[in-house]
Amino acid sequence: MGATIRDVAKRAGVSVSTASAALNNKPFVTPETRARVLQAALELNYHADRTARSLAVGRTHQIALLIPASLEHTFSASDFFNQLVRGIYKACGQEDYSLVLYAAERETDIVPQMERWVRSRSVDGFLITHPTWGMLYVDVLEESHVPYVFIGRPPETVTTFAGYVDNDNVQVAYDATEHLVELGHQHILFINGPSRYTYAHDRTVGYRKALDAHGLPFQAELLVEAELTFVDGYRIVDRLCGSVTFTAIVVLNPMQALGVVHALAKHGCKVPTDVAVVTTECEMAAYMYPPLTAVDIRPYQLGYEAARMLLRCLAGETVAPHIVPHTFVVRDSTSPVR
Amino acid sequence: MGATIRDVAKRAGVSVSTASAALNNKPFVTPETRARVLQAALELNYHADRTARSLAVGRTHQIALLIPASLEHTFSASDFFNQLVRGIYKACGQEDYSLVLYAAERETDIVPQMERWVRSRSVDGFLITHPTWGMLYVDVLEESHVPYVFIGRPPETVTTFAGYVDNDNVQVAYDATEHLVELGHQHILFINGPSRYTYAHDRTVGYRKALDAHGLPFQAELLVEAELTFVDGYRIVDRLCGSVTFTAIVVLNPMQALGVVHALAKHGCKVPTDVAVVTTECEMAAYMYPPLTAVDIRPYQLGYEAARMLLRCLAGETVAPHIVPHTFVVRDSTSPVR
DNA sequence: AATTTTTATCGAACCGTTTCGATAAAGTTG
DNA sequence: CAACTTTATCGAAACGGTTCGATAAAAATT
Repeated sequence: MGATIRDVAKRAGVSVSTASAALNNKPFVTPETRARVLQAALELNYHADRTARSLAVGRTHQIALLIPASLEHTFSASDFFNQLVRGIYKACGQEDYSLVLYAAERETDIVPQMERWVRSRSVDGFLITHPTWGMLYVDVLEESHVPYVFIGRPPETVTTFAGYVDNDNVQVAYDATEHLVELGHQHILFINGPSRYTYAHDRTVGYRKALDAHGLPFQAELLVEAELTFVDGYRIVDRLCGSVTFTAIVVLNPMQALGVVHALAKHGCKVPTDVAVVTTECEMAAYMYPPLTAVDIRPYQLGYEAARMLLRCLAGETVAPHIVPHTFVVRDSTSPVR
Repeated sequence: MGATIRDVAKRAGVSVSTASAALNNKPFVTPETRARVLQAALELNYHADRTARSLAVGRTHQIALLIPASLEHTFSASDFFNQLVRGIYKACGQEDYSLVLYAAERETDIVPQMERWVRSRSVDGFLITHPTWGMLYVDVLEESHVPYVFIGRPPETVTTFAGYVDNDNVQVAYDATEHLVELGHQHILFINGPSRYTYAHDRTVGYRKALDAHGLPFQAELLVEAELTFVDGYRIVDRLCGSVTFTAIVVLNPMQALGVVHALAKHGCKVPTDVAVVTTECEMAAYMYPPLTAVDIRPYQLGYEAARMLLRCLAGETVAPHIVPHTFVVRDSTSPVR
């Protein structure tokens, strides 16, 4: 069925090793020979068997995208993940790498699975999304010298990674909060992501820093933690409406934001006249009613940079953490406090 | 670094072939020998090199998930894709297959890419989401005898596939429409997906069939086509409000539905009192305000069944198209016409 | 007891590449 | 022109598994 390099060599009238050299643009091949080999390859519709090449060179040219938490929530987290994967895919395509999806339903399953993946040498490196505080599997990676790059700052307990890509999440939360403070809001509800993610920690810092900077008191009941789902955003607001007072909400996840907006509607709160809302950028933010003020954390860029970083590692370069700058888009969901 | 099967064989005091037989649960290996080999493998932390095994057996144990259209929209299409991938991933995991992501930004890029993927034998089979009407790459697949399964009914021009998985989309649209008709609605706006997808065709059929069955006239201006985005759902309703009359909307995509709901809010139309809405099921449908009546097309199941079908193909079994049944969830967004 | 069958193990070949040392031809130098 | 260097090509040995035919030991049959 498929032609092998032997067939190509025979047809071109050269040895297998010369054919290989010609096909891989190695030096010391005469232009005529190279042309003959390429011609033969074309005629036979030859494509090198990826598996055989991998075995020979010891590289699979595949990287894994690891989603430690169950696929469910991470994927659901609005189009963040979608954009992220697009960026990763783009970078991989540029260097002819392919992307394999690795996930584990439960956190405890990861270590043995990781062991298998790594020892069986099925991928050259790992891209790890949303590192959480209890990552036991990094030991496995470290021990086997497989490069890995985090998407999201890893916790301080992990120091052995090749690099990571993230936003400056302190600043992200700071900017969002400050924007509202400057509009005169004094009671700002901050709906954070789950504390198992490092960015939730950083954003808390940013939120408090912004309040401090403007001499506003921190109210513990205005800082809540929620899963990155429509449901959780909805429930928080549904529960808090009436019981605590706030005139603005920072909710840095589109799905949560959607839930928030719907819960506000249910309670008859108008955005932005009753409550101002700022969220993270996504396709629909501009088209919601009202259009939402958002901070764009550039997920495509995050993915792209992370993949490029990993590929640079694989090429033997050393890398340093990379911070993707965020931008702020003011729309109609934030207005001065009444 | 990594232990090879030779190391295991040596430590267990057997030949390489015996070690292989023992590790792969082949017959004619004494329990003691097997135990010794397994013990040695454990001690050396041996895991078979995936590449080497692939080369030897001629199978990569990887399947590709192909997203022919640009990643952008398909991924964005609400959590359908998320659920789909979870189902696929589950089925793959059960048989130790891994999943590699294949996409092409532009449709025209696919054929040459497909040629490379297929001839280089990097995956054992393909899962193809959302087949559209102009799929040139199936010829490549067919020619090389690589099995492929569609998610979504392929167009009639394609007859050579191993199998496909889909809903009964005629019935999906029929049920949604009939539900509204039975509530007394006579002017039902049907927001369809892009006509390049076969399901859009099927749903049109179902919509018209339901109208016919209840003696209602078909109004061309009430059947519109839109991309599967928040924006498109929003724009359609924003444009049509006022110019044409309708008291109900069937919009079988959550993102579009979200846009629809927001456009209705903008125009001061209350759901369901002014306009009834039915959509496809997703996490947030139940929590929207009001909670949306939805048809559950079971994306997880679609993915799971599709992957299982492909794996059965790879095992040499013959397969037949599989229809995943949908269910109907009545909530608050549909009420009798005023 | 001699013959056949079954069972367990082994060595060698193979999968399709790349890589490396050897070699011959061509080019350069003294 | 002899001696060395460079250039182009080749054959064989990896890479790390699986598979298959051969073989010896054990069990069953005559």
